[in-house]
Amino acid sequence: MSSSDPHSGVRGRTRRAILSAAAAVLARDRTATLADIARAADVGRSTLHRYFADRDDLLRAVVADSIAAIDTAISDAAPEQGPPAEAVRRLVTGMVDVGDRVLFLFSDAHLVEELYPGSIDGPDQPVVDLIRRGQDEGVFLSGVPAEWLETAIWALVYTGCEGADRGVLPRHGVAQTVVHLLENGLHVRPPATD
Amino acid sequence: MSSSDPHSGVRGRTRRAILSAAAAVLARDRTATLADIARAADVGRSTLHRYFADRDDLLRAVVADSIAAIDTAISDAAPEQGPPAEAVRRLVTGMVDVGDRVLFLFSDAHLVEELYPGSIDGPDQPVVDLIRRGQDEGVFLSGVPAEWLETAIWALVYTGCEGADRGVLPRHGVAQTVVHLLENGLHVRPPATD
DNA sequence: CCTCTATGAGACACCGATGTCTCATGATTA
DNA sequence: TAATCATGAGACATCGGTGTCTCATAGAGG
Repeated sequence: MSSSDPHSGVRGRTRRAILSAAAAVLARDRTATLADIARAADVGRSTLHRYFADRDDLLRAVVADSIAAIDTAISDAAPEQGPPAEAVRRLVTGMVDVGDRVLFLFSDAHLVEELYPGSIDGPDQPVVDLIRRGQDEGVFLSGVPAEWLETAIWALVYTGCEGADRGVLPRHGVAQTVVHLLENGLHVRPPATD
Repeated sequence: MSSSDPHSGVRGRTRRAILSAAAAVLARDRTATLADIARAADVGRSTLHRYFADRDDLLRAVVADSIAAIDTAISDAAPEQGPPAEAVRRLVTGMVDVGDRVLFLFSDAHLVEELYPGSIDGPDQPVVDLIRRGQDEGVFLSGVPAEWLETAIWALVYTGCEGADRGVLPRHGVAQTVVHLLENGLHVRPPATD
């Protein structure tokens, strides 16, 4: 059983532990040693090498794992349904929930592109579509590339997660704060209509 | 003359070339080799070692240099003068002008803290004060820590610079785009009063 | 009891980055 | 011209991370 499926049973658990520890450690220090990661995952360095041939292999796996998690969060937010403003709220909330992965993926801007060239316009296409839809409906800022607006949204999500990580922001209010700043901007004003 | 002042003449120029190249290269790859940096600065690796004893020394110098550049940009923006909204505009514009330094310093969130512990609440205190002033005057979003709002502003500036770097945003309109998104948010609405 | 599996500890060689060194070459200055 | 300075090229040893290996152990399942 467990010998046929590498993602279930003991091996699956060890594998996930390594991936999780690697994401956490690498998000905070991209030059971390494989020994560091193994220690954080509470496994021997030998074991780490049994699961991932070399450093590149591990990196690739962690990136893929994080992309998958974020992809799921995007899908769950159903960005193509309902008013764009509400969809963005669902989206941001979902992204904050997988904040660890966001922190990791965005800790190195070129990491994804190097290991997964072309995946930039892949899983996050629904987000771009959502922004475009909002722009077409006249409720979102137009005259600015949707691709960049997406980047800006993610930057705010990242900043929110990092703020919670540093204790500057209360963890439970991160999504709300980010959404508020994103929707209304820095200025005090009556809220926009949905 | 030039032998007494290490920051003027030939030595000063070489030193600045190395610092500038190091910022540019390291912003895009923090694991870059000293040989990479020397090549980008168009100097020999020996020369680099003559100016900076070891890698840590160079890192420290680049961070200090970048902090100084940003500090100057902040001072030039005179954040304590005039209406907060206009001060923020000047500030963002000034930050975009030193975008290379911003890209470098923010490429590694923990770089500054490791090399210059405690400098986080140093040169950028005027920015926090500006935000607080805006909050006190009731024109800026309150109920959110000013420290985090500052981080969010810098994240948007960073994203704008990066967008220009990738060709997603036209380089000449970066500051304006960032200011607009920052002030008005994602939603289309009548502009707020200053 | 025996076997298979997963693991940790450690030894080992390899390689690339690093830091130090010397030497030769132009450029600048006295 | 002579002396000094800044530099590049390259040799060199060192160090640490990496990848591969073996061996001993513990647990699960037959």
